[in-house]
Order: sequence, then structure tokens, then C-alpha cells
Amino acid sequence: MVPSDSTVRVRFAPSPTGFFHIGSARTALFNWLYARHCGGTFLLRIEDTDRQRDTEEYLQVLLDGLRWLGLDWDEGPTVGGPHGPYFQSQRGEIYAAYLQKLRDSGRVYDKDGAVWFRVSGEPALIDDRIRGRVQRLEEKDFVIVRSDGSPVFHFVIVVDDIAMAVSHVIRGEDHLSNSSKHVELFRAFDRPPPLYAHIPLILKTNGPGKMSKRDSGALIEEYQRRHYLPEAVRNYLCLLGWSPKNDREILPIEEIIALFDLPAVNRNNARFDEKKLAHMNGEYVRALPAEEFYGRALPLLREAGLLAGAPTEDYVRSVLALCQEKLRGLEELPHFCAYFFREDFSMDENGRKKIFAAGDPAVRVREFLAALGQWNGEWTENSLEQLLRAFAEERGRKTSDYVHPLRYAVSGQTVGPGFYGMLTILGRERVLDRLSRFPCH
RNA sequence: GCCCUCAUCGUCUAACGGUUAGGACACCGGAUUCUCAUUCCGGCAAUCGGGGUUCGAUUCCCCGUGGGGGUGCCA
Repeated sequence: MVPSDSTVRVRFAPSPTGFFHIGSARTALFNWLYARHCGGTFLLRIEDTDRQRDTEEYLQVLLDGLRWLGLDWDEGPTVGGPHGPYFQSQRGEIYAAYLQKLRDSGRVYDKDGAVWFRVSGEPALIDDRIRGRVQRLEEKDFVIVRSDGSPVFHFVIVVDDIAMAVSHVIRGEDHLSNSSKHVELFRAFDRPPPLYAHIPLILKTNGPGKMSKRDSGALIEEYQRRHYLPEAVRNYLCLLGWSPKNDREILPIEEIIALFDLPAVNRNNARFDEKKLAHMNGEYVRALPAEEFYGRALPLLREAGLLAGAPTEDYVRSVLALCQEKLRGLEELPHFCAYFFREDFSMDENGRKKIFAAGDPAVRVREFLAALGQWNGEWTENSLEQLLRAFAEERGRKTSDYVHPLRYAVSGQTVGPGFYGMLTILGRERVLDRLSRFPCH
């Protein structure tokens, strides 16, 4: 049973930079998981303090990415809430009021046109649900309002977290050292600091340092564009720094929500592994219920121009049903099944070499074509299989001596779905036609 | 430099102080009398080093070493 704790309030506070980094996405995910696990509130707050940028357009990338991953927020842009506005650029008056509190208590001073915060000289205690109690002395005073009047990150997040009643701050470990500044500010406002949870960082697959936006696989947009299943990406991200134990990896999000908790989050950084993500995506694709697979696949076929010949829905469905179990990802579907929809399909070059290396395929194709032309049997998977087996046996050959050249002649590929199912769906006319044209195509 | 933090196969991870240190990805090999990119089976492969504590340490403590982060009028 999921405990319900309405006092838990967590937030994801991204800056709209024009891309959605995988590390940010994982931070958003862990916040969301914790909120859902506790029955708490997940808020989205936009740190759009940099006014030079085109916030509106950049914001959309972020919101699209969050929605795509299924991370819905309870308060924030487009949904509103009682603690708005949820854009930092619109919270100037609140920052001014909080700054005045610090002036009144003598914790700030002006220097070089900027406002400086005076540190206490006491080590700050960071109460971290993942790392335990971390102590750090903030030694130097720091700027909280720049000389151009704009408030600094450290100041605004503390003000916003107070004003929005945030109970748990779940963020990347790169902020752990900054937390001493934040705890100092909370104390200066005479407020108890929130509970922290500094989650491990996602490191580059190879080489030093954390994932940067330039690394392959670093951006959520990329997975959207490549038709990854969002459930798969989300599931993979859950496994970077957390484990459901019991040797399980793929599990429904409801179950992850039930199992997820902060103390169970790992403390060590994790390297990103694009291959494992791709593998997991394949597992999700192959496990999709037929109806859902059809719904997800159709747009890809359309995009690739494969539906230009207006195939019937039944035909498309049978092609998809045949191909699904072989796919490693939706992305490869159009190429994988193109020959079902067009006559000018490509002949794989490596496949050609492979086939010809085993003997002249045209001979086998002609032999079988002759037999097939006179054959009056039922055009079904079973009877086609019986036909070919008997045919090969009569000639003292292995079935595979014929299957390989025939598959290549009919599909241009050496790999693909089950051979007899493929013939069945293509139909008598097209199979005869393609065989008779081989190797010219 | 200083501060914080972390440490199990190449990678992601599991293991009340007692296990032949488990699973997954990747890689390698085999099977699926049609392919393989699906599926199945098998293999390779790890407790960073040194001290303690303990009958017993991957697990607790200390010191090294190595990694990561911070140290901005960036967020």
C-alpha cells in the first residue's frame, strides 16, 4: 500500500535552455517518483532568469519532454496552483520582499553595487536522506543580488522553496556543496531547511566527467525523434542510481512508484549505457499489445511513405503482427518491412554477397518458380512450407538451400520475419512476380 | 590548492557480518532440420590497496589511492 503523506512537496526547477538533458530528466523522474510514492505534490518551477533567451520556445522542449515521459506536475506552468507564479521571471516582488527581510536582520551588505550575504561562520548541517548528515563550512560571503539588480540562483531557489513550502529537495549531487549556502540562507530567514536528497550524477559512457549535452544519447528529444518508447526510457532512467532488487529490471511504473524510496537510492555515480537503453527499448517494443503496437507503428509507416499505395488496414495489421517480435526498436520498422509495401524495395548489398557466396541463387529461384507456377495448393503458411520441403527433398537438397535465395529474391534481405508467413502475406501474385524478375529488380 | 562526496565484473546493479559473490547490458560460443537483429542455452568477467575490529569483513572503523562534484555578480 502506498503511504499517503500530503505534506511531501517536491519540485523540479529546470532552466529553459532549449534542450532537455537526460540528467535533468532523471532528476525530474526521481522527484516525481517520490511525490507519487508518498501521495505528495510534484511542482514544476521554471528558472527563466536569463531574459536574453527565447524562453517561450525553449520552454516547450521541456514541457514536451516531461509529458512524453509521463511526468505530470500538480502545480506549475499550464496547470497553475496556489503558490504561483511558477516562473522566476515573474517573482521579482517576492524576491524584493525577502531581500528586505535580510536587510532588516543585518545579514546583507552592499559592495560594488551588488548585495552580499554575510555567512555565519558555523558549519551548515545538510540533512540528506541519501547521504546522511553532511557538514560543510561556508567560508566566504557570497553575492545574492547582482549589480544589475538580478537575483542569484542561490537566493531565488531558497526564497521559492520557502514560499512554495517545498519539503524535500531532490537534485543532483553537483549541488551538494552549494547546499551549505542554501542552509545558511534558510537559517537567515529563520526557517528550517528542507530535507535534501542528492542523487548521483550520470557520467559519460566513456571518458571523464558527467554527461554533457554534446554526448551521444544525452538529450530526451533524441529519443522522441527516434521513436523510442517513453516507458522504456523512463524505466532505464529509474535504474540509474536505483534498483528494485530481486534481479528485476523491467517493471511497470506503478510498481516502481510503490517500491521507490529515497534511502534506497545509490550514492555512487552511474555511467550512461546507450546499448542497455536500446536493449530495454526493444524489450518494450516486442512486449507491446498488438493493438497498441499498431497505433504506435502506423505514424512511422506513414512518415516513411509506405502507406502511399493505400494498403488495407487488415494488410497493415498482418504485416505488423508478423514483424513485431523481431524488432529491436520502432525506429527500424520502416526499413524492416518496406518490401511489404512497395515493389522498388532495395536489395541489401551485404546480403547479396552472402547469398551469391553460397552458389548462384538465380538457379534455385528459377527452379522453385517453375514449380510454384504450376502449383494449385492453398496459399497458406502451412501448405507453402510443405510444398517447399517436399520440393527440396525431391531434389536431394536442404530446405535452406532454397529458403535463403528465395527470401532474398522476394524481400532483398537475408534477415526478416518468418519466411512462410512473409510469403503468405505478400500473396501469390507478388511472390511470382518478384521471383520471375530476380535477379533483375 | 582547499572543501564535499563516492568506490562490487568493461557497464548498470544485488548480496541481516557467514553465499560456489547473484542478475542484466555488452562481448564470445552453441541451439532454434528458413534467416537472425527475435527466442533459448552456455562461457568470459568484480569486492581498489594497506591497516585494524571480529571466530568470521564486499559489508563496520582508519589511512592511502582513484573517480566525481564544488570552489562565479552561471544555473
